[in-house]
Amino acid sequence: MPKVVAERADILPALGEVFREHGFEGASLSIIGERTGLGKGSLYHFFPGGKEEMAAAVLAEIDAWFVAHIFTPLRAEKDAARAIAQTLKAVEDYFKSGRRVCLIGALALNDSRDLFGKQIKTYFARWNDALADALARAGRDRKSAKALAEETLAAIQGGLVLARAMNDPALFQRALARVKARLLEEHSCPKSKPLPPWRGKGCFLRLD
Amino acid sequence: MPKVVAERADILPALGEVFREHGFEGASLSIIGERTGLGKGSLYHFFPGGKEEMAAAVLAEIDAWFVAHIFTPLRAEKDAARAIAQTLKAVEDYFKSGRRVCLIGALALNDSRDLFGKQIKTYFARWNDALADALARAGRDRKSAKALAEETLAAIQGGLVLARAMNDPALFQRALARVKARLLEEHSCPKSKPLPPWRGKGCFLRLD
DNA sequence: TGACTTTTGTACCGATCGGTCAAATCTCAT
DNA sequence: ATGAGATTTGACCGATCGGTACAAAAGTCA
Repeated sequence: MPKVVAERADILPALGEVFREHGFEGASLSIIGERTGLGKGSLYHFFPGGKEEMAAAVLAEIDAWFVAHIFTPLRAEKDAARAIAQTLKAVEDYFKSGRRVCLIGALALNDSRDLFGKQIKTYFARWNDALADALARAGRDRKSAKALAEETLAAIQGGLVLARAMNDPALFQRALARVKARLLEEHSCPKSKPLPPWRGKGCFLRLD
Repeated sequence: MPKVVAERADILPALGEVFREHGFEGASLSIIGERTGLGKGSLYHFFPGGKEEMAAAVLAEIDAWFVAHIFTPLRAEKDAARAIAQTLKAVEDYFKSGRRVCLIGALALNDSRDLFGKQIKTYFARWNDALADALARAGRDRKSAKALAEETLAAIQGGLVLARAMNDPALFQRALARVKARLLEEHSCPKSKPLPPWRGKGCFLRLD
């Protein structure tokens, strides 16, 4: 099979950036063509389903990345606290320290959510579950683990929105730092006291 | 002056909903016309600047609403804790308990931010400042008040994103409840101990 | 070299885009 | 009632939209 220019997968990153910058509706084929360096012919050769298939492929790639670098480590790594810290770092890198936006979150906000509702939902659901699982392994009871995971995801998404709104990536980094502190609170706790409903007595942390 | 159908201000709410649902690019004049009940002629009579002026007017209206119902009360109300609790309730109502999205946050995410950057930025900046001010009046030191305000805004924006992504308004309400608990922590403190860097000792809350 | 497949460029499609405009309709002071 | 001005209508504009068609180009391999 002749590979003249590229695998389909090679253009997914560029495709992702276009959707991030312009949204689904705003990403016109002409912009896509110019950013990927491919003409309509090639684009429709790779993605017979058009824009929708392109976006779906991008979402699938993002999902795969998060499975490999976030969800799986969160569940597999024995030391839950270490896993949490590592994946937070991975998240910071992924979002370019606040200079890059979450495509899935952005799609969720307007009516293009209806096209990708399933993928959007499972993306966040799996993230939430994996993080809650790690928190539970770190000693938290299931209920507060769930709540803290949810709070974490919201803080990340909100941090991205605000960082972009204020044009201040540092804002996202501060949000991540706060989240990290809260997630790892237990680490300044004596191993003996097994652990708190998150608002329980004691158990404080040093920030960073 | 003939008021056949409406004041310009009368159609702003409908206009806002269209932009919320479809984003700036996705909100076509035909959709706008059909949702406002106005033809292109009327629309361009009210908004000679076209879509951009429509969106700017909507943003201005939103901003005015927040000034009147959130920012000003946060600063004016003597009892800061009461002000915080009241404005949080107002926020919950405004976002229809998570069923409505934040237009300003949504615009911030893609390239339509460039058109409204100033308004987007000052909206969040003023909210953040007003909340931090109230927190300071409630006894927090300036630094932690700033941080807690920022965390609150991020939690709200993130809660809206997630609630919409998961199609679960309750998620936003939970986020608001957590935020409220954290903002009002001091209230279970003895008035004597004036108050904590947010991660300091003691000072806990009931999450009702 | 030549049959064959995959990839690419581009002309073209109907629909819709944001926006313009002249004419029709309406309101109100006179 | 009438005239001036405010408001509305809807046809129309060129540009661009997402998508299709298809032939030329580029690659593979017998």
